[in-house]
Amino acid sequence: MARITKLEDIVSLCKRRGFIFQSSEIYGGLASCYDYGPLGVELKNNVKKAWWNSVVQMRDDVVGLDCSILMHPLVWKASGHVDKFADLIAECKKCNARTRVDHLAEHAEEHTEHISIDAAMAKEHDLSNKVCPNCGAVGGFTEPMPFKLMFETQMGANVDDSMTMHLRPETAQGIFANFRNVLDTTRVKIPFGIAQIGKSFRNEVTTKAFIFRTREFEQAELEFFCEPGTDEKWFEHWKKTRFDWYVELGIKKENLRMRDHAGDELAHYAKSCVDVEYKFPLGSGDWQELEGIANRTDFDLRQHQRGIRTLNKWFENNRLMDKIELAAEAEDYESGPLSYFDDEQKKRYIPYVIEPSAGIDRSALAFLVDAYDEEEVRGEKRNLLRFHHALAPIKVGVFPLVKREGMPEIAKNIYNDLKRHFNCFYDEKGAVGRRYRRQDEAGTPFCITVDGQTKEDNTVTVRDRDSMEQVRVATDQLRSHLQERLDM
RNA sequence: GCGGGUGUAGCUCAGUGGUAGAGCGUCACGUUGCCAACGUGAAUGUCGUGGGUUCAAGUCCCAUCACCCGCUCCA
Repeated sequence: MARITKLEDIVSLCKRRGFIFQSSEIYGGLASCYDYGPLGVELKNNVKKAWWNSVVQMRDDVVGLDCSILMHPLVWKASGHVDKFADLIAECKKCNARTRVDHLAEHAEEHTEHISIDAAMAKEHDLSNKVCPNCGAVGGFTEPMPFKLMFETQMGANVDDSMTMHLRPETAQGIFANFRNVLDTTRVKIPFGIAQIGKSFRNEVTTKAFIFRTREFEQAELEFFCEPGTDEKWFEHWKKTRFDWYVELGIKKENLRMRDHAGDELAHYAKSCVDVEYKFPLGSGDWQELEGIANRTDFDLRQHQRGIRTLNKWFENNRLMDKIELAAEAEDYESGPLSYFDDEQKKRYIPYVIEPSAGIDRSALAFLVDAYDEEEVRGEKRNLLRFHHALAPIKVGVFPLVKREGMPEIAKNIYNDLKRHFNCFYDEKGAVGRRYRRQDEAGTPFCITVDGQTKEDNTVTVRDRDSMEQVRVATDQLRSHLQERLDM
């Protein structure tokens, strides 16, 4: 079982086969941005399809949603991102190591709370007695520098009237903001979930490591709403369900693990959190997060109830976000607009939320890396991608054995028929062996070859990618034969 | 951001200050009747980018961009 052992080899494979290119490569590249090539976009779409199929289509308790990337500025005030998605960082002049100012506590182990960046900036920061955790130098820090981790943009063509907006740093808030809409229009009952796939943007302090941490990335998120007290049961349910999803789609179990977050690692909103991690072949051989599953409690819905109570204040302050504080929580918040009324129990409450949040780009890459294999066939090396059938960018290759005697015409007819049902690829160039191997490298599960016998009895060969074995199938049975073997 | 390394054809890489190269891949033609066959031929280069030194720079110097490795960071 061959395995890619270096990130460089992944990058090379992705480029060579047209899976992933660097963005703006002809201009020297743009840091942290990548494009999906012809095979890559099929793979990525298939990953999204598989997720949607598992999380939405096959479940009776989840509905879908697709929100805009730009949202009302108060959304990010309420969610905490405006204040907490910004850090003060100081740099040690001696060793150049950067450390968050709030981590420069007297007691190094202490986990300090985030505070508003404006408040933090206003606060006096006496760093003269602070110790650099990296080199031990005392008081050798630069002035604190603010880091804003959300992308800012302007809405409105008239510069004077335009409003500063943020590109969403997670898709989740769009789901919370539509909680009421979904409740009112779909007859869902708790427990139920709302799922969404889409782009998010974060100005990471450091990117690096190919597409593992990029500033523009795609998330598949589910917010699963449940009654407080049942949240731990649902948390366990989604842990298992999401872990199994990767295994069912072919990730080798030894490369996948579940890691619990330690208490001091938990985000401010989370009661508990686990990561699904994949053993990517990075230099250090480290495990990397594919998906985080968090118990967000009722934090978000409660925050948005405070957010909508802040609207007037925001208008009164000329829509200047840094002039206002989020309104205090109402005393009867549990019966607020984002609460849920349980008709059976005759009870009103703010639901708890279990959030499985998967990185689509990371997952696509994990599926790609995990599928990679090399083997020796008659003294020759064979490279192939053993994709799960559902993920394979191309499902079927269609070839005439040779480019003569009417074989291409028959093969083309088969191709034109099959491509209405599967993603197919037609190839008549060169030796058939080479065409097989090319499809192996793209991860195509089946190749159909029209040969001399086809004209006599209307059968073709169907060749399996993994075993290289062939069976003869009647042309009028091809579609059902493939549908069955592809499980489509 | 720091330290180290890399950047030459689609990929992997060679290239001693003096004509831009190889293997693989791609394409065409011929041959070939089921697993990267063979033959002949062809295309493909801002040598990452911009300056500088020099008669002459892929090669030396400076800056810059991008990627990799190690720190750091990861709300």
